[in-house]
Amino acid sequence: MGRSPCCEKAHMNKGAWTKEEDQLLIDYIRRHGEGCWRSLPKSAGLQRCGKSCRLRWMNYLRPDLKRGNFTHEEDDLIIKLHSMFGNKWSLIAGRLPGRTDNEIKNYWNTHIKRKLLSRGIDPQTHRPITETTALSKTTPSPQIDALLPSELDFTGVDHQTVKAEPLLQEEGNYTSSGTTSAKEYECELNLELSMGPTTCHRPESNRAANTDSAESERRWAPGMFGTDTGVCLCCRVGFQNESCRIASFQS
DNA sequence: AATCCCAGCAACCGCCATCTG
DNA sequence: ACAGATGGCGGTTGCTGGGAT
Repeated sequence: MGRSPCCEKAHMNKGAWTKEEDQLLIDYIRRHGEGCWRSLPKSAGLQRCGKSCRLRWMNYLRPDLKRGNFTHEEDDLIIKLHSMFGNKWSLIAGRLPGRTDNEIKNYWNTHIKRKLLSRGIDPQTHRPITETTALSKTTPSPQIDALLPSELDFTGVDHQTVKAEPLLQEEGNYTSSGTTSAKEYECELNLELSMGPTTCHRPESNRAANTDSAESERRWAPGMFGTDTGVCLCCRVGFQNESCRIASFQS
């Protein structure tokens, strides 16, 4: 049985949002907070699908969004996180304050992919392109080694940790969905992270601005990394970058 | 000046996960 | 336990603006 559409398609606006629609959405969320996206359009006087409203808010209108170019630090962090999580854009976005999954996904597809390819690195496997075609079973990837932080401790195992862990385990501890079998990397790169307490905390600004936001709670959820403190991974692995610092200072 | 091409990005679509009655 | 409703995610599409010809 197919799913019913999330809204009546008829009489719904599609395509680019107008300033008026943006304002209606902002005003409504300011007054009522993020709530039931399905009923929001009607309540806010918008002729939009609830999903469309959510997307517009999450990707464009949220006040805590950081617009503008990605920094080199963010570039590096995205590459590192992608090597760990694969195309789990929401997980990656959760570690980059002020950035959205859509934004990162677009940035990856338009900039980073090309950058890696120009360096001869397969953006999916993070291995040299020649190596991905003639793959050795036992040779660890120097690229991965270089990309991953030395602070990471791969020896410990915490089976209740990372949200993506089932994926990691499923794919032989290697998440990229490249052309080569991920299973072949089994035992080469144990990404089951075991990390200690952090000195970096969820930004207060994030807490304050999104008190009602399930999204925020999800992204900074206690226990996400196996501890009681919600933590930005980039901080935990020792790459606290400019964006993290900015977010912290804004508190 | 007109046209073409392409990169960048916002938005859509369909599927999956989770929640709720 | 189950089915339907809803939220969320990732892949893809298509519009737009800028540069090249």
